[in-house]
Amino acid sequence: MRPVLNLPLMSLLSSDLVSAMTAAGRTILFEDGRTIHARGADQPGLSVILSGRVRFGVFSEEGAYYYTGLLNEGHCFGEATLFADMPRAYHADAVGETTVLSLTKTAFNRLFDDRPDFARAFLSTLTSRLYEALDFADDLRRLSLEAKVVKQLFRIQRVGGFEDDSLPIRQIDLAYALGVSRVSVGKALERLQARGLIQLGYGEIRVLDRKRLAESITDKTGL
Amino acid sequence: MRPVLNLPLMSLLSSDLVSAMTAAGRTILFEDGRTIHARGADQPGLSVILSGRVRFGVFSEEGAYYYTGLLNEGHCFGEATLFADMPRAYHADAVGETTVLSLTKTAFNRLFDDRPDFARAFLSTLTSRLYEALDFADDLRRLSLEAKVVKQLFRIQRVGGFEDDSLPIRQIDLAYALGVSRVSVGKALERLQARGLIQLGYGEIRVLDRKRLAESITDKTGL
DNA sequence: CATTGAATGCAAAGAATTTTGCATTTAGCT
DNA sequence: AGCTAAATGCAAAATTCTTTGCATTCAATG
Repeated sequence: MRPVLNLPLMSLLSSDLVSAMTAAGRTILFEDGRTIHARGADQPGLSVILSGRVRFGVFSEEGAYYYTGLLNEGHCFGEATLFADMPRAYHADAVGETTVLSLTKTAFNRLFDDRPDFARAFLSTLTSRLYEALDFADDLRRLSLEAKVVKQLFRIQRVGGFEDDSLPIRQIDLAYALGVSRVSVGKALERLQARGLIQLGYGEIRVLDRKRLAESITDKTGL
Repeated sequence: MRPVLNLPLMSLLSSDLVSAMTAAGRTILFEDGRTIHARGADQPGLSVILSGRVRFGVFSEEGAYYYTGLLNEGHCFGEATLFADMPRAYHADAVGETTVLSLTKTAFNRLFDDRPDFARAFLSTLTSRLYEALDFADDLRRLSLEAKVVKQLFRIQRVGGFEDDSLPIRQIDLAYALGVSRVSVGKALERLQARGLIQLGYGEIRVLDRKRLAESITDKTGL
């Protein structure tokens, strides 16, 4: 089992580096629910969440919106726009009052070249992201549906930075994130609920027994 | 659709940087099939393929060996051992005569700090890797089995650097890489063969009509 | 507090995938 | 050339997942 890393960029920066970075960019405040950027936007640069949370998603062809991820403060996004001429890959909007620091490509490059410690931190974040992505792909391939659901719940809790055990997520978003149908996710969640591990709500899933929930998947993978 | 990148580290380095890197590490020649490192090995550092190819895989609990990936010359591996205290995640062995340059953690760090152009190149490679991984996860979730198989064939061709259209791969490895059963992969391959797109062999798959093969999946995803 | 759209619960038919066991083919080896 | 282990082909049952349609529950809004 790969060790799970979660290294927000900001957590790796010294305080003077944080100041330098903040000074080099532009800080924007977004009200709850406001769009930060649309999918496909030509907006090269690095974005850093100074406070609040950012939710990512896509619109289906029918216009329905699916959330695919949530990042907590300290995390950065938009790395790919820096090196390839790529547009923003996801629609992003603010969850709660959120401040986002935007570094232009040039500002980022200057910081990257001048400050090896910044470069190092950025690299660590990227590596941790890469191995999380590989880990996720592994899960998609190897785990049972039930185990996938459980790990996704933990992932949301971890990366979203939720302290309490109530996760604001719809079953349909879980389904979309895992590439399965809503019905299947619902059934898996029901089974977990029947075992007293979670409690289902309306747009909400509550983790009742974190420990036993974690154990339930090590059992599965051990098979 | 995300643009597909494939940026081997070496392809991004100027020639003097290549020399500097080569001088900073230790070059080792591996005969065909020799083990470069085992999974779980505590071997921190960056490995760069100077010539030949490296195949990655894992042993199942029953002792069977599954190949999960193949890297061509110019690519690097082992990045995660640099920033987290992680062991080597995969078993790696040489395909053909292969020379691998090994940089210790310290040697890498020195190079990284002294040469911003090296840092930049390394970053680009990592980013391209990250987005390939995300793209792969997307494929696993959204595509039909047949489309998954086709894209995996292209992936192998691209990252493995195969010029001709004969890919040395077993159906069981395809199955393992995609997280499905060998039987299902076999059926999907048969359907593709029936349409004249590929030709199946023993431990080999030959791409007959690259263009139509590519079209066959854009049809599927367009649905 | 009634209305309404969204989210979830539920059930059954159909489709896709896995599992299992075995036959056949292939490449390497003696 | 014959032998052997590995890879592939094949088929049927069992399982899982999806699709579809609708009922129910929930929360926000006026």
